[in-house]
Amino acid sequence: MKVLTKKTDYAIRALVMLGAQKGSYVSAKAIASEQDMPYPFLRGVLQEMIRHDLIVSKEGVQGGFMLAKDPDEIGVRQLIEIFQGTVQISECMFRKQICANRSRCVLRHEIMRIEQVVHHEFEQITIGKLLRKLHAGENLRPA
Amino acid sequence: MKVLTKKTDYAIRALVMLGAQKGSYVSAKAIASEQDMPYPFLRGVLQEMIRHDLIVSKEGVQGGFMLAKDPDEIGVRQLIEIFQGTVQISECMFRKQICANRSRCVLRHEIMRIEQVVHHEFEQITIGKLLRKLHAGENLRPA
DNA sequence: TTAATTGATATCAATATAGTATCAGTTATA
DNA sequence: TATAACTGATACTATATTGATATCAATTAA
Repeated sequence: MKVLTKKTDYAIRALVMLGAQKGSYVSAKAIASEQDMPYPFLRGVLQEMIRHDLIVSKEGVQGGFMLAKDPDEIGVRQLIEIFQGTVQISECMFRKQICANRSRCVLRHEIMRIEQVVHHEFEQITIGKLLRKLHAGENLRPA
Repeated sequence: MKVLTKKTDYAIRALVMLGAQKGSYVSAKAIASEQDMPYPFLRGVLQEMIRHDLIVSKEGVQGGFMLAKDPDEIGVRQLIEIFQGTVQISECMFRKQICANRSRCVLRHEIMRIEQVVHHEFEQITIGKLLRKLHAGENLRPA
């Protein structure tokens, strides 16, 4: 069971790269080669992020992409929702006898509680947080 | 993004049913009709659970399935691992420049921490817990 | 003018998930 | 002891999702 698909994975890494080069446009080609992603696939991911106002683009020579908002305001949860749809445990577990009436289904509460926990955890990880951790990591040298 | 697939969903519901009828064999046919699951599909799910010693079976007339262990010892996490494979966030996020060396990758820690949280949450939900919640729920009547 | 770029969109391939079909073997019971 | 109700094993098909490619028009710095 893989929680993050390639699209979400590539999106996160692309955003981290854009965050690291704040203020200048970075081309899809540069991201793809540096991060070892299939170029046309990444293109699609980037366009999707434009549609969701996470990044902006500039066409033509010297063009590329740039973050559209503060890295701390881009959470992994949002990226998952964009590329993988809303996180849901299952459609409606426990039907029929066990759960004849949705509103009375006590088991549903348990499931929803976990959804909240998962949402919360993913929401906490932002591009900004990853950038800071990355930076701290770069300072760590093997002894 | 659906966290539980049909197989895991059906497995949980079948186990809850077996737990509710402790001590007697329940046939796949009975489970399928009561829980509205495709019969041959459920058969496969049940056989997989036999292989993992979660349930035992009895062939022939009056045969069926029965829990092989205490309901409190069967957790949803284990079921997810059986039917959906080990929960992992992504293969190895952040490769190349951003994560040239796996052991030094600080971002990886963040991801692994969430994996732990998710594992822990799913581990907490056992068939026994669901049975108790179900029972409490049945006592709740609309006013 | 041209090469480097993105915008838009159609299509394909690979994999995972969901579901079906078949037949042999076992067993309670009439 | 025949038979119907069962599971065991396994091969197969269908559908959905994920991953990836291809193409061409529009834009822009140099």
